[in-house]
Amino acid sequence: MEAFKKGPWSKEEDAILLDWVAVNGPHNWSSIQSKGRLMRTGKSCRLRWVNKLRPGLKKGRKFSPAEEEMVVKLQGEIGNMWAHIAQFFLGRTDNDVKNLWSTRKKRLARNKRDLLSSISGNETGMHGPELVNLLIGNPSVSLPSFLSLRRLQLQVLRTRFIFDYLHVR
DNA sequence: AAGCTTACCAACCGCATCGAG
DNA sequence: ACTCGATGCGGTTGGTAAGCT
Repeated sequence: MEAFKKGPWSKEEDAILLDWVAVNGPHNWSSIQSKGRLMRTGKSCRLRWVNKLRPGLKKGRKFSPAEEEMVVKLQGEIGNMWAHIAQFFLGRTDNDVKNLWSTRKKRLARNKRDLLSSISGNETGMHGPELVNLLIGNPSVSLPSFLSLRRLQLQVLRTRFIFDYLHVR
């Protein structure tokens, strides 16, 4: 039983794969290995072709803000069906869309965390769950003074606006 | 300049589905 | 009807480039 190669693809391997597809078309991936052309699994060959070697792929990688907005919209409508979402973007793969989404998710989680920690030291002395209750509209708390209340209200409004803007739920 | 953090990307894994035999 | 290999997809991980302190 021979071991399959894993990890990054070399230029030579790419050339072999391109050559194979030029002759045989983009299918029968497993026979590339079985005929001794590449020591890669069929899955690995297919993935390499779909994500990197396929003609028409966008080389200038990054998604534009408009594209990102579109991904968010589509994800909201059809869920994590990345392959379907990718069909709306010429030259993008499901992997591209998936990567965009997970990066965005991490970014939003971080923003949310930063925001909560930045408001935890406010002048009312409230923090943690108490303050979160207030932010989500459950002020079962006694406020120190009118002035603090006004300032806090403004802070809450600002925070809610930022949360909405960032689509933080 | 060095070390650390974050964002981005490539590629693997596991699982589901499909079709041929 | 069942098995098994091929294929496709979503989730995840690891490497690295870029930015920041």
